[in-house]
Amino acid sequence: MKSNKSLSYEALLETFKSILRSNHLKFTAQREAILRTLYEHPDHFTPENLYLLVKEKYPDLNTGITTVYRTLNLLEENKLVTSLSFGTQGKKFELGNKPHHDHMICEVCGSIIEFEDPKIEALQQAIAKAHGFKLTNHLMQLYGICKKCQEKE
Amino acid sequence: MKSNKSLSYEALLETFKSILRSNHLKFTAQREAILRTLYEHPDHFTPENLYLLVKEKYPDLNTGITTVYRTLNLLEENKLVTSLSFGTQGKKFELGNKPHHDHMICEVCGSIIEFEDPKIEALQQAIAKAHGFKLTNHLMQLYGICKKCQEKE
DNA sequence: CTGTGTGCAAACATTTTGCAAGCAG
DNA sequence: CTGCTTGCAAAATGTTTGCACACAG
Repeated sequence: MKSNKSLSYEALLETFKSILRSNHLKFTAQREAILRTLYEHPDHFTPENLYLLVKEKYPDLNTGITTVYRTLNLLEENKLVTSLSFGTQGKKFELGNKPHHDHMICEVCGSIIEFEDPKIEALQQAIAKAHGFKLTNHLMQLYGICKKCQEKE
Repeated sequence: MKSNKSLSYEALLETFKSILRSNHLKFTAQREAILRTLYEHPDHFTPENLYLLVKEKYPDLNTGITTVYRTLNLLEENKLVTSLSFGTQGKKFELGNKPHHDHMICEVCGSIIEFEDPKIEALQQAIAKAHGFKLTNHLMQLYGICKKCQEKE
C-alpha cells in the first residue's frame, strides 16, 4: 500500500533490531509482524485494532493481545511509536517515523488530521524555559468538526 | 483557603443550581459537597482524590465514589469542570471557573503548572482555518521535568 | 406522591502480571 | 543450554451500571 514513507521498512527494521540487541532482547516473528503492520498501515491504532489486524495478516503466528501491548510499550519506550490519550477509552498509537506533528481530531467522525507548526513548537520551548521547566515531550490536540462533517450537516 | 477566585462560590452555586433546574435534576447535599470541595481546592483532581477529600470534609454525607463520578460527568457536560487525559491512568478534573489555560506536567513528581499563551491560541485558530476545520476545543500539554525535580537530582 | 439520586455490589473495558511451555541466541 | 518471550488466564485499574431504598421537588 502507501509506501512513500520517509523511512524505508528495511531501515526501520534495522533500527528496531539494534534496539533489541542493545537491550539483550530477542527478535521474534511476532515483534516483526507488529512492526510491519504498523508500517504498512499509517493509521492511528488502538491496541485492539492492531491486534485484530495482525491476527488477520499473520494468522499462523497466533499473536496474543498481550504481546501487542508488550510490543507497543517496548516501541514507545524506544520512541519508535507515540501515543495519544483518549480518556477512559484508552490510547491510540502511531509509528513515529514521521517528523513531529500534532493532531486535529474530528468529534463527529473521529478522523484524525495531522499538522505541524514550527512557530508553535518554538513558543512551547519559550514558555517552558520561562518556567524553568525542562521539556521532554508535548501533546497538542485540537478538537472540532472536520470539513467533510460540516458539509454533511 | 485561597478564595481570591475570579468567581465567587455563591455565583458558581447559582450557575450549578440553574443547570440542575433546567434539566429537571435535583440539588442534593452530595452534589453541593463535591462542588464546594472543587471550589475550595483549586487543584487537579483524580476522581479518587476528590472522593477521599469529600469523605474527609463531609463524613456525614457518606458520599460514594459512584456519586463523585456521576457528578463530575454532569459538571463536565455542562462545562463547569474540564478534564485532562492521562492514558490508562484515567483523568484529572479541574473547576472551569478560570480563564482558558494549558498545562505543563512534571514526569517526575506529577505536578501540574498552568500557563496561558494568546499567541499559541491564535496560531491554533489559523491552522484550523487552513484545514477547513471548525474548532470547538483544544488540549495542549507539555511534558518534562519541573524546576524542583531538576534541582533534586 | 413521583421520579430522580444514592450507595453498594457487580459488571465492564482496558491494560498488566503470573505462570508454564517455547524458542532465539 | 540459558533465559527472554509467548499465550493464556487471572489480576489490577479505572469507570459505569443495576438495583432497592432515600429523598427533593
